[in-house]
Amino acid sequence: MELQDNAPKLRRKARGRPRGWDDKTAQNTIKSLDRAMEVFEYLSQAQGKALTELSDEMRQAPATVYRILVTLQGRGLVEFDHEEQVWHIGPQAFVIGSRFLRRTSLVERARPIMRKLMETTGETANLGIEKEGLVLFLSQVETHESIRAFFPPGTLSPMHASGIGKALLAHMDEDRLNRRLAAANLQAFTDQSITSPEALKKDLTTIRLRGFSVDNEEKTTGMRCIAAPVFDINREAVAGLSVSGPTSRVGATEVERLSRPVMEAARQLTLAIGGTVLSPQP
Amino acid sequence: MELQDNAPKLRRKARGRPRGWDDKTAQNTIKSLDRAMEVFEYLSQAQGKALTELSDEMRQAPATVYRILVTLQGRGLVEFDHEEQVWHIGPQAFVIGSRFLRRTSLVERARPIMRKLMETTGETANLGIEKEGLVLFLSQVETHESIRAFFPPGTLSPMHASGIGKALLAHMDEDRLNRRLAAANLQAFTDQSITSPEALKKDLTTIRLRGFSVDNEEKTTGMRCIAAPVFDINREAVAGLSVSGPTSRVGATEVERLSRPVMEAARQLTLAIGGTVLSPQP
DNA sequence: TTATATTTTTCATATCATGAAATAGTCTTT
DNA sequence: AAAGACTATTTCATGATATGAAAAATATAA
Repeated sequence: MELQDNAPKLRRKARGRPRGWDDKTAQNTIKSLDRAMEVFEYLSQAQGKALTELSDEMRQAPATVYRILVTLQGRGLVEFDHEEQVWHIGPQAFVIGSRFLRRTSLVERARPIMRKLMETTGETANLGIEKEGLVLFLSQVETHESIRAFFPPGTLSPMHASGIGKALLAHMDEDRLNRRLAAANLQAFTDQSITSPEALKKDLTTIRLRGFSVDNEEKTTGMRCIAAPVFDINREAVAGLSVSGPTSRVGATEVERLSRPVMEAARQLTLAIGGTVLSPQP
Repeated sequence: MELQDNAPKLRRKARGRPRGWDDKTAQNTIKSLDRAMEVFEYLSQAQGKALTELSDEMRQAPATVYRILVTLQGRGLVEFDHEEQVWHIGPQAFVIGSRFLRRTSLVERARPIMRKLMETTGETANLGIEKEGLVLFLSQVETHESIRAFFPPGTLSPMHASGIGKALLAHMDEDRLNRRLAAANLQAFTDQSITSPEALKKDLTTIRLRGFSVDNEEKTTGMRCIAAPVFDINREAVAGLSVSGPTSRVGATEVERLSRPVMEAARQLTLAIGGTVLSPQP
């Protein structure tokens, strides 16, 4: 885990909680700039296009798109390929974009999203990553209920008996998964625990298809857990978000209801860390 | 109603070598967009600034900077930190910027080669290219050791004090090298830094002859780095591969041992991108 | 050559970006 | 609590400048 948030210069004092300025009303946007950024964004996912292709597809005048590109080119944000006569994203865009990473950690980004997740579901929200074949719980926002699921941050837990763990396994590439399964022994913690590689693989397929995993009292009797994966820029599952609670509140019927907000939270966190959202498909 | 636009849009034939359009005259730039991009760029290297700090430092009207930021925020290119009331680069900038790497298959092709290089040497492997007289680090596979060399992707570094940089310089043609040396001032970062053009040229000759370069604590005291160039089809050095580690593990005697796998990895990457292998001779 | 496609430049027009200043919101001090 | 001191938004009048149409320039094709 990398937490490198070493703000040396104390900016201004942290204020309490501003209210009125919170929402940038977005009526103050600059139209021409927004259009230019639309071109920038479009080009980034449709690289190698000629000017007229771009202007056609974006329904903008060629002259306009041309000037936008030339301007961005001046700063290295886009690049013109002389051989092919087409446009690409430039190195400076990479340099600037990379500076995004030097700031906040996954945990910080997750915090507000987890808080909201806890509020909408009423259950404890958890964040975990994989570490050496185990799930490492990084952060938790606890429910107000008096019966709670509790994983102190720093807890390590086997992947096959954890909602987050299974969500991560479900998106692991075949090779790594097989090696993992060959090495690991699937310890039983309860009579619900998955102990055979075949059963686990079947569950993982289901998880991949529907987009979330369920820990059905597989680690602790009386506790259910619904988790969804968080992806990085390379579409790799790097973390998982979950809610967990006692079976008394989280019945089998609640699973469907709770899965929506969990998946939505995972989607939001994926976007917040600059990841690529993967729609639940095989 | 929208008119459908389902033309097959076959790419266009690669043209020979256009002459007249090569230089975008840069008189067609859009002023307001350029100013906005200046704010974007400035913010990226001075993150965590409040609106007025930015507008003061950039000598722009607060209202103008404000509208630029709000517009960019609308696309996630910048972000507003409500706690601190300051601005940062946003996740979408990272997403777009990262698409620069997709342009060439260099990074993709390099990835498995770098992983293997890291495993055989035990040290962090790096991939870099030249960008405007600097080395731009594109990708990294980190060692498992707890003491690591760390160049986050996106980092820029002077060429004369970098293993990859020197490997690239060593294969630059005489003219360009001389112009480069005339223009650049060879800044000293440590007492090992090469600061005279003569010394650098001599080192470059050595590098060309033996096929790899060594950064002997020239940028950072306590860090050594061994690098080799990657060539394209025209025998031009377009990238460099390196391993870097602390002097405690990478002693002067290790250099010889590590140089083999580095050169081999560079050779493999050269082949992987369809380049022409250049056997180490003048 | 001529014809066609694509990229630049020119130019007239009115859009809309701009900064000054007013207003609103927040923190600090009394 | 209220005033004072900042900072962030919004308003508004103005003209700078972004825009698209069309012409010119440059390339490809026949």
